[in-house]
Amino acid sequence: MPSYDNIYKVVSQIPQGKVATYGQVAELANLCGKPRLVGYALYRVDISSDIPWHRVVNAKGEISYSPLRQGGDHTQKVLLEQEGIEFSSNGKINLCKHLWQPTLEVTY
DNA sequence: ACATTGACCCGTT
DNA sequence: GAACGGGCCAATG
Repeated sequence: MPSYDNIYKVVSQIPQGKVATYGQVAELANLCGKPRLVGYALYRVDISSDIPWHRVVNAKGEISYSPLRQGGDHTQKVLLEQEGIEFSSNGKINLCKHLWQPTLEVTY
């Protein structure tokens, strides 16, 4: 059971214009309580894959920036804005509006 | 095989 | 409300 594969699937299932938290993805990926694996998976997979990693944010609804990430700074923010996601004054996402509500299907 | 790290989350101080 | 520490698993050197 490749756990990482689940993460990829879950993230890929995130609809456009919505965002999911690491904890959310972790639960859907069968990694409840282990959000680190999610972050690690995305760290290893990075944008080279077809995974909308930019739709995955931390529990605070903020984007996880990284100095090692695609050499950009607000790249993820721009992508999310293009998806129709609005940001708060503090650069956070309106989780109440854009938080992805996972359906019952998890496509294993 | 051991030690270190990594895009996190939660509880307590 | 902010800061600190603990915990989990996997990949890398």
